[in-house]
Amino acid sequence: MLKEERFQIILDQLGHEQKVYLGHLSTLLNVSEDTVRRDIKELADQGLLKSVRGGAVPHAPGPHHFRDRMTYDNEQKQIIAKKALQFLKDGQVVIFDGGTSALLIAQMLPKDLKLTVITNSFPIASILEEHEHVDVLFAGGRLLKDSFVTIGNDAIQFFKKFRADICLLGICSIHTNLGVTGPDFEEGEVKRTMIECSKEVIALATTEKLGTAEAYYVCPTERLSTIITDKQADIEEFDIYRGLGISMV
Amino acid sequence: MLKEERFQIILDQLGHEQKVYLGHLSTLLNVSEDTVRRDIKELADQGLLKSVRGGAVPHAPGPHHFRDRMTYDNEQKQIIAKKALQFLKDGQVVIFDGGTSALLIAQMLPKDLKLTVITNSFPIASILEEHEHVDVLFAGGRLLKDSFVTIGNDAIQFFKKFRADICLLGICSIHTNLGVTGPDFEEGEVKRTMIECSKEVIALATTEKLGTAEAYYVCPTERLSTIITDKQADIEEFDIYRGLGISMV
DNA sequence: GCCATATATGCAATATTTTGCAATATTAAA
DNA sequence: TTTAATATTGCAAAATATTGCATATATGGC
Repeated sequence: MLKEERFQIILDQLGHEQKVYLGHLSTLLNVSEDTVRRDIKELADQGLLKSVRGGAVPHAPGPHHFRDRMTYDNEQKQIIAKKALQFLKDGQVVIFDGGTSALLIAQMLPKDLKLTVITNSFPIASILEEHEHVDVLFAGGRLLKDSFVTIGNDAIQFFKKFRADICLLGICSIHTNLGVTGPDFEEGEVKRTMIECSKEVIALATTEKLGTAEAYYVCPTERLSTIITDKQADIEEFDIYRGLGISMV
Repeated sequence: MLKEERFQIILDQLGHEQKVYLGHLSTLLNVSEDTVRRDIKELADQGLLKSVRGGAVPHAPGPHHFRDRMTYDNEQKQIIAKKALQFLKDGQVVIFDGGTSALLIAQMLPKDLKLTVITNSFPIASILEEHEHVDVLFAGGRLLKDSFVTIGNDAIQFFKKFRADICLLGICSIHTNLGVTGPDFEEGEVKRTMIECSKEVIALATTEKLGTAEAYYVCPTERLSTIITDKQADIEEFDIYRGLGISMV
């Protein structure tokens, strides 16, 4: 019997049952448990199932939650978040984008700051709920399952009702000619509206995002008032943005 | 039996009940209480449930501590939630009120049910994010700090865009003459709109709320299609509601 | 065909993990 | 406080994994 046949049988079993046992497969396939174990390991490496002690279970492509992604890569973003805090002053109306960068800012926000925050991000709203002096206006709309933000026309119309002092724009790609771009159409639409409704736009960008572009256009680079990066701001490389009237921080 | 099977069974239990006991699981799974305890600890580390003395309770995988505020030991509400589930069918558009009763229903919702849910409750939206086949439409508006719902004109206008099959109305006071009433003006306004936009209104009410009234008027009693209580439904006392064409469950 | 090489398989010795038990500590309730 | 229930810890037995190795089987070049 070919190894591939065994693979197929193992996967078939997992299609019906929620588990397979080494012993069972060993007799079913007429090979030693060692071999079954090796097969399972190989399939697990391909991500087709999950190897567990004594057998295997289907690989659940579990909904990766916001919390999980939070911990990832936060060195740079923390630096950015700290820098961003100094831009926020009592009494301002601030639009928070839905990304992790803006979320970090919300987490680090001093408890005594008085703000009106407009956002479409559940995690951000949930954190700010604890800030006594922060009024939260939440944009309704269709809930985007894996990023915990609302999108769609309803969300857009909601933002259009306001005129914010500052928009904290989560990390997008920024290119001097191609402008600000993002990877998702619908989220891009929302971001564009956020920008339209704000006097000042502060973009949060790790340095590797500078000079790159993605599929969906958000706004021209000149529309940004400030770009906050994780690097020292006096790099020569940044002069091209300063030439556009953008302050680099 | 694989460890993963036990995990699955424990989590399944928590999908139906709001708590599991060590002793119960120990006999159910044919392992010692120590092992169950270790399993629960492991699942708790993964954030899939919350370990408590003597057993475990569900833990929302949502971004934040919504679930912590839940009262787990509310027998009455659990009975109501179970009864309510049978009213929900594939394909329906359902408005979920922001109270804990509706939240319990959301928690116990079968994962394969296909629904469109409209709500103004963060905890509910956060739980339903897990349900692949549930579309969530979230009502924007001002965030009411301690009950995690949005209120205000924006929320009201949002609901008005829809025509739902069912409205699950959290616990209010119900009085045959004085109608349905609640303790908060703004939340009452929202509830009234939810009702206006729904064909069928199912009120969730513990029996002590029947025959009482509070400060703010929501709707006439006759507007309710069904009242779900925690008691047997054939009580004579309920006849007065049946007389109004309301089915008691 | 035939050899050299790579790969797959089973076996045995050795690690590692899981599990239940008992002793001890901690917690909740009377 | 005392008492009963539940948790924690250390430990040993059982189950399962890993590793190294010998054998078998396939693969490709000649």
